[in-house]
Amino acid sequence: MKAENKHTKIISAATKVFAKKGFFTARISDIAKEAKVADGTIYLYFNNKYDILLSVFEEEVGKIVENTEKLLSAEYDPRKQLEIFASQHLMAMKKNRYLAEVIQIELRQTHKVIKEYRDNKFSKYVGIVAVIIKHGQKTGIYRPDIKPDLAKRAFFGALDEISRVWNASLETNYSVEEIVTQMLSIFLTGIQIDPANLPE
Amino acid sequence: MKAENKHTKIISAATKVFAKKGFFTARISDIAKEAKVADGTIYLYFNNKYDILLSVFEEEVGKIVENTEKLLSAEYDPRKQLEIFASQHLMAMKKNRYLAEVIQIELRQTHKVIKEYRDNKFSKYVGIVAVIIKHGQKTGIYRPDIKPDLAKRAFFGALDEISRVWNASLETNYSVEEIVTQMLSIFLTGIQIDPANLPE
Amino acid sequence: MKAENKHTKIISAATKVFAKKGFFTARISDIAKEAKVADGTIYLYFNNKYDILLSVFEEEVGKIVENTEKLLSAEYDPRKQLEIFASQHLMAMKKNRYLAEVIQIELRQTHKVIKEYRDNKFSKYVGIVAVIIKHGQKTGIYRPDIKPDLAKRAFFGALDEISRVWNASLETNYSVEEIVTQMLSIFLTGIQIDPANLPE
Amino acid sequence: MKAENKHTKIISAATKVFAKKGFFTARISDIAKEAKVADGTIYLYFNNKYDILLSVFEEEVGKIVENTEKLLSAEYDPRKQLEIFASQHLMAMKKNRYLAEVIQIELRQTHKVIKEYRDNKFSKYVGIVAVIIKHGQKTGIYRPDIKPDLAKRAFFGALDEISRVWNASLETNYSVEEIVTQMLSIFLTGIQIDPANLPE
DNA sequence: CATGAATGAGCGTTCATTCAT
DNA sequence: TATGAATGAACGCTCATTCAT
Repeated sequence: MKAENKHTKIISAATKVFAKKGFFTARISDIAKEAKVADGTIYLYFNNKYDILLSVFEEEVGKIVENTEKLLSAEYDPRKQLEIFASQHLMAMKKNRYLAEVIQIELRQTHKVIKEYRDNKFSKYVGIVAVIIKHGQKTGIYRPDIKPDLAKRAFFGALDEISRVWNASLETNYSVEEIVTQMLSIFLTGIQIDPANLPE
Repeated sequence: MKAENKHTKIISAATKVFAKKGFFTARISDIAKEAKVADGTIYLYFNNKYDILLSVFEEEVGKIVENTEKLLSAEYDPRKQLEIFASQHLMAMKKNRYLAEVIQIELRQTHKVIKEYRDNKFSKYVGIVAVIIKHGQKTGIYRPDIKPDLAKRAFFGALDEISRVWNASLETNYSVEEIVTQMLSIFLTGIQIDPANLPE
Repeated sequence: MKAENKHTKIISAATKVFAKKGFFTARISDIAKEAKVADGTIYLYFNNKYDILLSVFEEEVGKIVENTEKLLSAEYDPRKQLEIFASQHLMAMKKNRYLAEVIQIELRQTHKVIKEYRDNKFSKYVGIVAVIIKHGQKTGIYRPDIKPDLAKRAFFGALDEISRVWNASLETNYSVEEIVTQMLSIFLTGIQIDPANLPE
Repeated sequence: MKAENKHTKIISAATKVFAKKGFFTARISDIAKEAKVADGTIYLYFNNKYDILLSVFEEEVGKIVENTEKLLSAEYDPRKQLEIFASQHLMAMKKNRYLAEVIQIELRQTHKVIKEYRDNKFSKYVGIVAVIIKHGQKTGIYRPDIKPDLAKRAFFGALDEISRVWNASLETNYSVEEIVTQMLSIFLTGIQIDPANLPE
């Protein structure tokens, strides 16, 4: 219980500090201060600085993936599925803005450790979109000429960039619903076989 | 002329090294070695490490913006304009993969200096897309309910994510033309008023 | 009794760990693990890390000195006395190789605390040899021109170096008896007044 | 020239500091201060702390070995050879008391790196004594029942212990000549075939 | 007495920046 | 201009020691 608390405290402190200062600029002592523990305490729970970052992903991103997949499995309509993915992603990003920053900033790092993680776990997350699209193509709802590999990048990249700026500045004050509506009104129209014939 | 050469040599060496190792992991001595100059020489041309990064953007991104704007001003059709932006962006990313990495990776850094730059110059580049969309809405080609601020992020984010993976892995072997075609077939359909009535 | 046990357990665990890793490289947690007690428990019996080392000497070396002096007091012949010292020393070193390593390695440490100990207790041990030699000179068995202060160092140094390598490598497989025989055949011949006239 | 100077300055500063404080207690900043250079400068000449220690041996001990071997090759008499070894060793120890301390203290360290060095280079030095003894046995001067492997340890250990105390305290004020005379009067008598028949 | 989680001072090492040549 | 040796501030990590339980 005590240990659980401390582990969690450090994770969320690290998320906050990484988001604010970036991985390389963040000092271990910053995280320790934020978590209100001694510097050394951090090393009772994590092997090193990278391990903290990885743990942030492993735990926090893991939750999002899990959650999203559960919701998707209960929905058959590929249009609804795309909506679920978009709203889940944006809601998660909005809920924990620090985590959003960390994902968006650090995931781009070229560091070996991070790269490996990104290639394994994160592309699985983005892959969900490809699965949805293929499903929609089989169902005859999405255009067969759409390349799922490209479309998944386009859809995820769009969401990602929107939430990036969302957090960085206050330029846009759109709600999650507004964004989802706009995104789907563009993408669904764009990838559906014949919008005119499909009820909505 | 000699100095011009050295300045340029350092810029492209830095682009290469930043792309390979990331800004924080890159050492000044790495850049110096790559540029075949002494460490100290770099400080005759740049104030500090951040200044090098900024100069990379200033000069290299500057060229892209300039180029893109010139091409856009010669084209009235907002659909063609969107195509121009997409292909220009992707071509630039393909031409200089190192620069692409630098933009994609470092632009996310939360460093104060970088943030300022990003907020000033880079959002101007992304802003081009908003201008195109607004132009399309005035012309009656693009749907008036589309929010240019969101759509510009979506469009740019899609392009950016595609070219990110493009560089990182060899997962996708799509050509610039294929990508542009797919992107426009989705986005144009998505934001046009009535695709069926529009000639192409 | 329970406490006695624990004190002893820690002492012998420390002897083992110090021998294996050296004083500075050894961690308190290593000793604790070896002694199967908690880290904190060690501080119930010892003031600090140095105190453990000192206690190792105090107790273990103390036994050797005591033992040797008892045996020596029962023997009058200075030649036999030298033999007793040599065989006692080598046997002790062979019996507890860990202790041997600790004495040989750590005794050389220049740490203030250790130095003080060394200068007090250990030189007393080496001093036994000088006493033997002086006794032999008074008895008319050892050459009067031999300087006991030098000879004691030479004799002890020889024994020490032999047992050092003995422990470190397996270069020499000589038995204690062989070594004592060789040592005495050299030293006794070297310091006796006239070997030819002395019975053996 | 400049670099040579700095390398040498650091080596001798390190020798001094290691002798005073011991390898583990010595801080890099101590060495830097003693050498009147910045901490970082040390790393322009050495890879790490151990490398400094190794270099001290490599360079300083190397000189002694070289010197001793040169003198020995010019002398055929095994008795004179033993004298040369003893006086060379003691003179070197007296000349650079810091180096003497370092050799005596650090050589006992159980550290992997040091152990490797010790096993390679240092036993070669001690091996010189064995070579001398074997040579004396072949020549019919030294007793054939003497084990060179044991005798070399005894001789070196005796010298080593004498010079150890010599440096540590001021207990003995014997000159190099006195010590060599005493040592040889004991050892030569002890290992010679028949002292009575040998002129000297 | 015993525990082991928590502490935080301390140090080896790196690297952006300077400056004498 | 150009060099690259020298600088020293900064930081990740370790581990002896403490203390609440």
